[in-house]
Amino acid sequence: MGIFSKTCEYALRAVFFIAHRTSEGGRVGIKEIASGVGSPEYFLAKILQDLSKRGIVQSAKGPNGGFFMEEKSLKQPLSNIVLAVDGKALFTGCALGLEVCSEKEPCPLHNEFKNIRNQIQQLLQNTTIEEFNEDLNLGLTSLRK
Amino acid sequence: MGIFSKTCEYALRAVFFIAHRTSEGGRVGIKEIASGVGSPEYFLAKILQDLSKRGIVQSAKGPNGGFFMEEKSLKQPLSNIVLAVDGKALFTGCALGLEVCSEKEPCPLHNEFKNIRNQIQQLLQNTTIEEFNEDLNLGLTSLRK
DNA sequence: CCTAAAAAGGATAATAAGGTCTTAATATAT
DNA sequence: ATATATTAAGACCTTATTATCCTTTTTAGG
Repeated sequence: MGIFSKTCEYALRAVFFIAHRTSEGGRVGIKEIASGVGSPEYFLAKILQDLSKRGIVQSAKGPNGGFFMEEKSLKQPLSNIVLAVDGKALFTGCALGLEVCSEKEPCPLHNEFKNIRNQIQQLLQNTTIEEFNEDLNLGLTSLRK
Repeated sequence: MGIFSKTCEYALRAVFFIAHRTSEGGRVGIKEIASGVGSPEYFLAKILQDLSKRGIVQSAKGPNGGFFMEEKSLKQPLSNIVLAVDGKALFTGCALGLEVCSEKEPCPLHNEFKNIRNQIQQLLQNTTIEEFNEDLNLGLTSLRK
């Protein structure tokens, strides 16, 4: 198990892919996205339907339709995607899975993990989706395999 | 989803519990551990069987039997438990779930997450199981609810 | 030796996550 | 208006995770 669920990994990769294409001014179909990020097509379709309903990405039906992102969407922090898909457990949950775990009633690992959780949260909140377009353009980073 | 799988959360809590009891010089039965850490008894039994086979905890059958830990086991790093249960994905896996993701062929988040993964690994490798006994003794930390 | 207490092992069930297929709705271009 | 391309929605299947039960093995103590 990684940091994110598989669903969330697909979501992030797909959003990066759409953002990249959007910056070149276009819409992308689900087939192309799925093959571009190496995910199962129908499964990713479900994920993007959900992100679309939440306004995280935009979509249009019919010929020349597809997924795209408005300016505003491109400036969203990555945390929006993670929260939508995996919820807030990664940011606020107890490492040992206890329901009651706080400064006042800490689990043994509470203090040890506090800093790490904060860093993850800061990272995802302070990084926007569009920040990765340039590197994808230049082929410096990759989204599949 | 938290950082660890539910199985791993139970494992860590149980090991802390056994370590604590061991430091008071005793063996603990599965019923007592399960109720002490708030986990399903039979499920935890499976987990401890596995940890026992791997030598992470010790066990004895028969009357006055139960789980306990040798000196050496108490000095193990927490990473032993996490690796045994959840594998190494948390330490070395790509945040976006790509199989190929390295310094040479990074995913977009590779550099962002490098530091966080390292910190998690360092924390779990540099912290031993017995370090938490004192706080549990004093009631400063809790393992259930 | 016999009994009882405990973990070990095997089989199975319940739930959640991941994945696929089919049909419906919608928009575009002719 | 009609045909076509595309996402949306609903139903369903598969696999992995979590949870439970029952039987077997081991061992201490009388």
